[in-house]
Amino acid sequence: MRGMPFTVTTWNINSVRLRIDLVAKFLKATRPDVLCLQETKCPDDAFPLKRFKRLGYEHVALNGQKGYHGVAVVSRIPFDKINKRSFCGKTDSRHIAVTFGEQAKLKDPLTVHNFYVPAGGDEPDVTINPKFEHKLSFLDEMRDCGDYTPKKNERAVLVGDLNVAPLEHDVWSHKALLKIVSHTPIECEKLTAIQKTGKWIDVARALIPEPEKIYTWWSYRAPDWAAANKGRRLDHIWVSEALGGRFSKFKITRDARGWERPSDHVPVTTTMEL
DNA sequence: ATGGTCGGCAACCGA
Repeated sequence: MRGMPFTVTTWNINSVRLRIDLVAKFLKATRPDVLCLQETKCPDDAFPLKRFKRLGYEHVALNGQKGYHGVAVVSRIPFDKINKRSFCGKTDSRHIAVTFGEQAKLKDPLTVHNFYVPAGGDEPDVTINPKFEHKLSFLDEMRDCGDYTPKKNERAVLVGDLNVAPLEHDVWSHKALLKIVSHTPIECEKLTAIQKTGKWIDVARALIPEPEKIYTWWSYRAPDWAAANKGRRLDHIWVSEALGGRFSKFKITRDARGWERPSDHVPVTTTMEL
């Protein structure tokens, strides 16, 4: 049972306008069908649409805002529907989804959800840090709202900067990071709960099981990120049960962290057969 | 144990 190959990339770009040349470099080399961006930091009317069109990505779905956050889906394949959701009663631009169906000549539709989960500040204590409280509430809402619990036989992909490195070998030192936001037990549990509720398959760990270390982010603050290699796996690609066994390749473009004026996150890509 | 660097946008906030 083999259909068309479908490649999707997630990348926290940390300003799409500043790094549009890096995006172009990546797209020319990798040619994913769909690129999901986070932290575009770009109002929709300032998004570099023409550049993406010239690169062959003519179909774009935007949920941007001025200065902060912002997500986008750019695609070579036309989609039928766009959906955006707000969380925790805030206007933050942290989610957008597109559904591929008739226009993509897909008999069975496929929805791609693109998320930018709040980072959560520095202090992992909800009583003194409202940003951490926001992050935990956001994760609870993802679990409970039902929109990210695929139905039986529903084909869905959930990607993004989820800002949580849930497993022991998703960080350079489990012990050193237990009290560091992104790897505290409560966050890891909440992320795992979303995964479990939706029966999502974590593509990275399905193909590269622990104890192999996997990182997608390296801090700007390290003097030599590559030598220190104190990374974390914050960027994820999940697929619904209906797509289980249909994905094959998984790649982290680690080189991108060493490009000129890089994002602190690198592209994460998977290919599946639809 | 601490401070370290980015980007947006024009003083700090968010990461």
